[in-house]
Amino acid sequence: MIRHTDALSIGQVSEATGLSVHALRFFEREGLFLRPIPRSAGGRRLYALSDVEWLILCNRLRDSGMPIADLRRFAELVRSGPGNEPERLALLEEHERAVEARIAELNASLAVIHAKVVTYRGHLRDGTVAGVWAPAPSP
Amino acid sequence: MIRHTDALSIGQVSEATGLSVHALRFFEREGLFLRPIPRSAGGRRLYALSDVEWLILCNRLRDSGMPIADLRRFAELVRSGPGNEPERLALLEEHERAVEARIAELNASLAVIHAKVVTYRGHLRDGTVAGVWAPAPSP
DNA sequence: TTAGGAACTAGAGCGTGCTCTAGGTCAAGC
DNA sequence: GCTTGACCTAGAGCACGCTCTAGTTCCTAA
Repeated sequence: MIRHTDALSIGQVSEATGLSVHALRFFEREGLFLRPIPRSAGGRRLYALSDVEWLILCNRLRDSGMPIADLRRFAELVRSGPGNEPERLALLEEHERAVEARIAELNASLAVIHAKVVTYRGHLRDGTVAGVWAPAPSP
Repeated sequence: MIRHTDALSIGQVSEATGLSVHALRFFEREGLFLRPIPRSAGGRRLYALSDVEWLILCNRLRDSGMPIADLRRFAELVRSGPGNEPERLALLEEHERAVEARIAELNASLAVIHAKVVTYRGHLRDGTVAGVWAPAPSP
């Protein structure tokens, strides 16, 4: 249970985002946060809810295939303050196009795979072998 | 230009499939072919058109995220001849579901990304800053 | 015959993105 | 005080899927 003090431990953030504590420390080393994460007197990370929100967006971008390097670039842009919104937009638009292209590619592959599935189903229903792979003899 | 002798060199197969010659040798080491690729007197690989067709399917499966290990399993099933079609079908169906899930995930991410893009566009049109990330101060 | 490119093998290396280890420190409950 | 578990750093290690190297051989064409 996350209390409303706005200061979350790494374990709580791990729970909230699905990222491992290792990954969170790794992300920090890689400069993916929008600010230096403050520490408690004892040296422990104190995350805010805004950090979690950012991580959730990061997750979306990562899960959709954005490389760490681009994520870092985006974080740098946001960190350096207002004025570079066109660059941020360009980065997002480029990623958007990449994701759309990836979806199109997957749909094309899916069609091929589905055709194979249908062929196998037909073969199994009818007992025929048309269209399925058979082992080729080695000459 | 591929002549109709049915015996293709590794370079020709590389051209035809988009896989590098390194990748083709790697695939062979990994047992992804349906047969042992025969060799010329001088020890060079002699591919048939059916190998290329198989590679094109492999490409589809790989590109859509099937790991090499599953591809090898599928190749093993085909190699071991008729009788295991239900297993092949199961493997394909499982991959089909995985691809569908991946597409759904990407579509969800795309929606989030697109919302961000729209927000930034609005911001840039109007000169407002609502909804875009601003650098957070370190406490 | 000889040059040059294409192919051969075995094995090392690499980029990405974490994940884990070692060797501690910190903090809360008993 | 002491135990326990979460947390700390720095750095090594890993899984995947190729990619490249070194050193050699093959083959075609001039």
